[in-house]
Amino acid sequence: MSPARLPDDLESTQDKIRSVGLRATPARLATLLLVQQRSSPMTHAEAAEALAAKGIDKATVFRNLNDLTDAGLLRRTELGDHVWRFEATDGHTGNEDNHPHFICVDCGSVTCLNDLQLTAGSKRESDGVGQVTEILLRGHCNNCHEPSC
Amino acid sequence: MSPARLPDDLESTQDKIRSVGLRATPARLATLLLVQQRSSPMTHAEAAEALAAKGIDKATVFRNLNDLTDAGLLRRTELGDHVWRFEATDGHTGNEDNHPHFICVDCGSVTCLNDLQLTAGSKRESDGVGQVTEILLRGHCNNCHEPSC
DNA sequence: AAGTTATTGCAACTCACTTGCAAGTGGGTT
DNA sequence: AACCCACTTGCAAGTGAGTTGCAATAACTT
Repeated sequence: MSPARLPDDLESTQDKIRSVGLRATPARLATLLLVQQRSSPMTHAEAAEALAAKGIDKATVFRNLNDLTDAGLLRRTELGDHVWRFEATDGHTGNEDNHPHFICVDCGSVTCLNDLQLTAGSKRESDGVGQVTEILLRGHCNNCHEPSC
Repeated sequence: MSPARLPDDLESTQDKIRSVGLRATPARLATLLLVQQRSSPMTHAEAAEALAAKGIDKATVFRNLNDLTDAGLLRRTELGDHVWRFEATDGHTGNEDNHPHFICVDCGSVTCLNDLQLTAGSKRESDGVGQVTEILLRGHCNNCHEPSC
């Protein structure tokens, strides 16, 4: 009856997991719910730490993150600091498709930039060198950037 | 007089190292020469293996690669496979004149995109999260991209 | 040539995962 | 409702890339 469109809804999340051929175990469910609730990609370590409170082993978290990625429910990205980050591929974390990210070189925080685009001329220039699959901005986030410096 | 533009010339390479305030040791010289001779970025491991034949320790190679990067003679890039790759920077550091780069995740080649810009709205969005210091595009360059795929 | 200080080699270490394996469990089947 | 078994999990040990501490060594300065 209820369409249950909320992507972080418990039942719909269970369904998502099962729909890709995986078992909806508590560990898996908690992992996917956690990532879905985040507005920006989270690292292995962050997820493992958060889920350790529920008694879930870090190896399990890592395996589930990878399984869910392979199944297409998560996307794994590398923002240049040698740490994998995971974000839900559908739902309210952002666009369905790949979107640009901003990573703060000071604190490592990541922000999704859903509406960011290149100018038409820039698109043409980038198309000239190849097919762009990912856009990444690096800099100092507002929390880390000191105006006095 | 002589422009000495050959980037892999031994003496000019020594000079380059000294000009950035580092000592031109055999290990450092061999490391920079090696990377300069390569047409595509090489990994820590590749450099360490190649230089092990000269009796240079891998920790030394890693340190020199990082020192040369910090000094601006090399550029360090991340293709998405959790391995740093190093490439000679024909002079420009990439940090000082911060123009965008396109990096091919297949071959590792880096292209400078001098005229690339964000739309006004996108600039506003990115300014909202912080001060952008670097723009990086990743994708498949025209040499690596297979149209048939 | 001597002195100072950067650099090196070695080994041990960290960090970010990954893997082997025995015990446990989800969920289709009976 | 119970059963079964392949999928999962927890634990611990392993891997691979890169880093660090430290004593010995060697570049460059004077």
